[in-house]
Amino acid sequence: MGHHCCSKQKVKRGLWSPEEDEKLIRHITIHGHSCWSSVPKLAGLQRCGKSCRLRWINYLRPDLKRGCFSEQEERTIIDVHRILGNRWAQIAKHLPGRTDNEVKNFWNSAIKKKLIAQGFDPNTHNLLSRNHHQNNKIKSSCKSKTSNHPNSTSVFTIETLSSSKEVGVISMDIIKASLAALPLIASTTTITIPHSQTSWDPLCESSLTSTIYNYMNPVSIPTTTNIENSNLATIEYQNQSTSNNLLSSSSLTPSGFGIINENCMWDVTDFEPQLIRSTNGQEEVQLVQEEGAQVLQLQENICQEVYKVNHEFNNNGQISENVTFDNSNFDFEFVDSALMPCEIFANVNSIDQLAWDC
DNA sequence: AAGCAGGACAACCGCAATGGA
DNA sequence: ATCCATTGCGGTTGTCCTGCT
Repeated sequence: MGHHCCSKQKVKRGLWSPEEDEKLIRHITIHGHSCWSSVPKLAGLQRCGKSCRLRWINYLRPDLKRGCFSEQEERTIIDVHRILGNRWAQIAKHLPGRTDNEVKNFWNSAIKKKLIAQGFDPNTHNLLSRNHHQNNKIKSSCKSKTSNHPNSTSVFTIETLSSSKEVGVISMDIIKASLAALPLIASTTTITIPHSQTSWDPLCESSLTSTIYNYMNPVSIPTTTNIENSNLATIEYQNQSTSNNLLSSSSLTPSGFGIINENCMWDVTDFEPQLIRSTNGQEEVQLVQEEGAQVLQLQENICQEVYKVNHEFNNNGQISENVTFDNSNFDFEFVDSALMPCEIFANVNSIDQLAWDC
């Protein structure tokens, strides 16, 4: 029995012989493959069109990169898989010369096992368990979490128009490594958000939640948010154990893009924000830790960044001048696809809108 | 040397999407 | 609007190779 598409034909199955390869290459080189179903007949092959197509795409195409995956490619696969899941064709688009089949096989045979060995669930990229990662080898690799941006190989890079320098990088490797080494956060903390803060302040509770999640950090508790001017918001984080020492801060443009401090990592637990009361013109939000909750998704955070871009865009009618998409490595298709399953941004239509409406 | 297990990778299968009639 | 051929994709299976007993 052949495929449903070629059940009437006598088709050969199984591995391709060098002669068959040669026939297919010769045919496609001369005539192309405008219609795969007619290729076998024209090329003199006892195969179905589907099989010819697969053989060409996965093996015979001249632009294929053969050989082992590089470390960079591996990191890219992990980064993109973290966002897109098993969308192999999409992942392969980020790896020139690699096919979806090749990426899929590499994932199943190598990366999956490596992630499990490091204590990560290969499907969700979450830590399998706190005990697991604390007792695992990943512990030693955590030393590398202090490595700075130049060494990062993340697929997420953003450039500014003025400096044309990379200013924003999210590295999943660093996030994962850092998560493994982070201590438990206190069960409750608060974040105050002034009423007057309107340039990037979310308009509704769900957006408020997004903001809080965005800057949640198990080591550095966000204690205050300041709007220094219309173009820059600063969020300060305070160490839970040494409450007087300011650990870090992240600067963000109202668009949401900016330097993402690598000390600022997301917690491995969920926090349920509750709007407590209004006092002295301030909203006080209490974050309550949920027992056994799941790790926050990077996807969600990216969506939140995108939301802020969109939000700012909608408010001002144009995108912030110090952010350019034309000069950036920012992959709109990629983020757009990441955005799709995220339901928390009622106001976000598509990243395409952000790119082309201006 | 033979048998077996596991890994790597090529190929297949079935379903969904797409586009033309 | 519907049907059908074709293409694209992801999951699964089959085959070959290698290392171990």
